[in-house]
Amino acid sequence: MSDTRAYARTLERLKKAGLRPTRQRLALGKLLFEGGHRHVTAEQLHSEAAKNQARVSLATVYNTLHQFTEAGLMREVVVEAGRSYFDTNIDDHHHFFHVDTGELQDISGSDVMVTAMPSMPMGTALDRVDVIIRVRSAA
Amino acid sequence: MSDTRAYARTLERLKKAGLRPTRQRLALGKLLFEGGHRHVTAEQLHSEAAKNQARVSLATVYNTLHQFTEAGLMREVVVEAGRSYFDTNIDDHHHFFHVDTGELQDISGSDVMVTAMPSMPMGTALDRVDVIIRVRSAA
DNA sequence: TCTTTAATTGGAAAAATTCTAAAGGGCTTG
DNA sequence: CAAGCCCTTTAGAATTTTTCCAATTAAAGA
Repeated sequence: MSDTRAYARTLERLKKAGLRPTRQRLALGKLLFEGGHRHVTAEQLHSEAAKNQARVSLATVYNTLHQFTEAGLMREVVVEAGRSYFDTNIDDHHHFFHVDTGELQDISGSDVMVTAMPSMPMGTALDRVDVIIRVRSAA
Repeated sequence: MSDTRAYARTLERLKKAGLRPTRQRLALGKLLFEGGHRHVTAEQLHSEAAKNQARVSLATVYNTLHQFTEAGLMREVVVEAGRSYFDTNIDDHHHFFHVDTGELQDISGSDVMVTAMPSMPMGTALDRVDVIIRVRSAA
């Protein structure tokens, strides 16, 4: 896919989400939404941007990831103390988390079924159910 | 319950776990395991210890929480970017997480059922399944 | 195009956690 | 019960992760 077309797609995406198509967002969006789904940390995305000649500060990477998340373009997945992953897959799904390697792996929503949901606490409404299956390297 | 008995219980717990019963561990253990189950952050426990005339450095609180967790006396629960909770309830159970308040609330293991488990990725073994039900304040 | 207005950016600061090297304290052995 | 081994604690600094806010930049209207 040509660079121009990649940017055009990202541009479209940003417009739909009501986000200004700035240079930084276009660059990060291109990295995130090109090719298949991804699990990235802010730090990873930041250094990846640097490698691609895109000068973007780490703070902007955080801002952008949060804005994309708020706009429903991504999901935030928290599995480890002091580290957030951002997932470009926004379909209903869950995760394997490799305790030893820190890797995340998607589990299609249909492969996990949560039954017997308890009732919500008073005055609250359901936001989302996260299932994280922690695995470690077999002995 | 008398202080003496409280310490005796914690002492027993530490011995079983193979942890030296130091002054600091006894003080923190007493705070953690007295009364009902608790969800605490390192910072919370640290200031609580200070209020109870127990001089314990923040680094030691972190060390102790991790040691207790490794010894199976507690569980670490990660729900928010940049913050870890430690849970004194080690029974099979899951959590409600209040997105707005940051509060955690236990769900008994029998109230949530995860079925249709996918097979583990190659070369991995199951460690644990975490279910976090995110709720927000009702409109 | 120019101006106004509001969103965006990134350096700096804050918050959370870990590291380090020196001092302290349990526990075993003699 | 003293000596010594070695695990623990500690304070401070370093590191890592995340957020704040003043300067900048983009969008909209004239």
